[in-house]
Amino acid sequence: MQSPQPVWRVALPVPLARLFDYRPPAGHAASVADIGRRVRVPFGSRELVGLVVEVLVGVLAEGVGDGAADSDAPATLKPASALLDPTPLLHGELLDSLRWLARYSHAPLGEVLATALPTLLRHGEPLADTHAWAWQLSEAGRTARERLRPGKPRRLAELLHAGPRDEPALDDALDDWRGGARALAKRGLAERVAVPASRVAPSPQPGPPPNDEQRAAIDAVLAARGRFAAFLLDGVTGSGKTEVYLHAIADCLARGKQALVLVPEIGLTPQTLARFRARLGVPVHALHSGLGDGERARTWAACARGEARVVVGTRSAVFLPLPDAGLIVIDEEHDGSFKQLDGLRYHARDFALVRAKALRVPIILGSATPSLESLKNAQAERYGHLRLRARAGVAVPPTVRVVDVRKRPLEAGLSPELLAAIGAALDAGGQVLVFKNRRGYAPVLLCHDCGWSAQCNRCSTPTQGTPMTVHAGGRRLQCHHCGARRPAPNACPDCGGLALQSQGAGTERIEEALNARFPEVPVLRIDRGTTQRRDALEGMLATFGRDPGILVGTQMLAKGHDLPNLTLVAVVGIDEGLFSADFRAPEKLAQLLVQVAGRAGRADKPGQVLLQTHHPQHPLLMTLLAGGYGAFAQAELVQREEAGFPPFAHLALMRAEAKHADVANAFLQAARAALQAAGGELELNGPLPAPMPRRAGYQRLQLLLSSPDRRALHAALDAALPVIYALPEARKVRWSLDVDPTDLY
DNA sequence: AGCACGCCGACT
DNA sequence: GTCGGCGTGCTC
Repeated sequence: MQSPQPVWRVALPVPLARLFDYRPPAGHAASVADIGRRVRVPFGSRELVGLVVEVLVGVLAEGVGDGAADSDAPATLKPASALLDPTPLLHGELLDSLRWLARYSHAPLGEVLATALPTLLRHGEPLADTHAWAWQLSEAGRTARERLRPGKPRRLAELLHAGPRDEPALDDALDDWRGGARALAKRGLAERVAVPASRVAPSPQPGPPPNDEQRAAIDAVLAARGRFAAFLLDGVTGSGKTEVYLHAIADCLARGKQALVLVPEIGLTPQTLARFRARLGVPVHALHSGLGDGERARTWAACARGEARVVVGTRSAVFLPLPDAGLIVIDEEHDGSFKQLDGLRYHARDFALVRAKALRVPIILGSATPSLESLKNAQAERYGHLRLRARAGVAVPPTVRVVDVRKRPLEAGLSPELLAAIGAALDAGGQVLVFKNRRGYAPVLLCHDCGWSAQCNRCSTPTQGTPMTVHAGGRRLQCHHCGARRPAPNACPDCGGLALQSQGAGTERIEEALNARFPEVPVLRIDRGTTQRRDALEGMLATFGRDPGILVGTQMLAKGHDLPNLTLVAVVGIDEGLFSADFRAPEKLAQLLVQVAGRAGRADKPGQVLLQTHHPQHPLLMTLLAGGYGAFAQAELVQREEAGFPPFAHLALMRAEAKHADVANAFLQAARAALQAAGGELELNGPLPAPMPRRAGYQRLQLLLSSPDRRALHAALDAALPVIYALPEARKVRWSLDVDPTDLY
């Protein structure tokens, strides 16, 4: 053997549970300093971008050690085509944490890395420039300013007349200024100029003085500076959790550290950002799904360079590099949108905890309705339990009343009592929120003559086809599972009768009924159908104003958005949630009810909440009403322990789908055998048809793994997965593994 | 996952 | 006679 032949071990974005070895390009002196740098490599007939995660140096030439056996002979290895990064893109804590995530989720490292990196970096683009952009008037612009017609361009020109403004400042100063900027630029009146990213000293604005509970919470977090500590900030709606975040972040900034704030998809509003910017006095970066690839890549780069001091982002922001981390905040930690449901099924809250530990920084988990997982951790004193019981300001908690609708005539699902209460609230000058967790016009289209009902021909449940939901005031049918649409028939396809009826009520139908009943006030419907566009919700709520009116909506209205004049919240259609088969359904329903109720009666107006149900005696409602969320959570924790569900057991769900059920079944049977052979304290359930066994034309089955011992679960997966990957059945199905699934359905 | 290679139907 | 259907097999 001659000189040592180094080998790059590369993680590639392919669903193969292994790494691939390459020779470094000729002339490159490979070393461990290559770890974390991206490389372009030939892979089959194509080229891929991957990350060097190991470097084998010298071992091969010596011919000793395990390393030699791990790699093919260097001579047969293909050379990598290019090294893309001058210095490691991923290193230190983030790379370590991502390796941990790959092990924990049992996903190939290459897939984890591909999920963690923004698209442009994944495709091999260089780390983006991060200079800031500012706008200034040109020479011509300064003279032409006064002749401009009133409008957005004119207002922008007036603003810029005082001097150049950077784009975040414009965001805060002027709504929708970009259109005006484009117009000015086209006429050569204004120009966009690059300004170097500067680390400005924060100029924080004081907020309201914290009350005693807030002070205590802030002090607890500050006392944990510079080390890992987790805090559950358990505070009712309106108790001022954000104030605690802001104080902790301000302290973090004053020490020259970065802060990361994770919020649910719905929680990232322009108002939130403006409040953070104003109070903290530094640029606040936002990261959410509405951003373009370029913007995401720039935010990533700004974080990696330590320029971004505060980032507020949704789930994927948990993957941002934080070289100067000082604090992590998870707002609304119970929220389901922190769990990714496809691809790499990670939980941003749980991964954030791992990162906080590795970064040695405190982490705050805030919620008015904490997840049972976090409550259990707080009770076990793994988390500090910080409580905010007082509502800030003079607001009093809303009164909650259950409306028994058994045997009552319903109009679009609304009882006479409910309609009367709505009328009374409107007469008193208040606003009303009608909450219904089902969008569309009606859940079912039924033939009154023969019993035919409209069903999706691509999806089905165990008993029958999935009903298609009636939309567009009865003119269209839509499947909420696969998205299929077709026009609603005029006559029954089975018997030809004309007695087709829309059964049940969705938000659309409720909106229609309320419009007819209360024509004198505006009725505004808020659901995924009306707020497709980003920020549409903000605009709609702004036009709604403070005058009497009715909001009809789904989940989307449960949180965020201050509605100060809301005096009545009416919740209808919760009965499905009371009897759902999913073990997490009670928790989700309780959280939803508490969050929705929290919308009512902020500021100085007392609020009222009406829960309309056919099951007024249901234990969930009784416990929730008598003892609040805390009492519900205690009772539910007991139930979970008895039933052997999380947080007392650890789950993993293996799903498989194929055109034919027996193919998926054969795969899961083989997987089950492999897991059983791995031994350990492991309970296996299935293969069973998934609760929606046929979706978009595919037959779906699942295998549930459960163990009281997390390590036993992971050991079994570690032992069985190589076998499962290699199963001949594996290539005939689409399969996935979800460690810690949030819902089994 | 891609992508190629590889053997059987309806088309210029 | 070819274009193309998607079954199986591989990717350092």
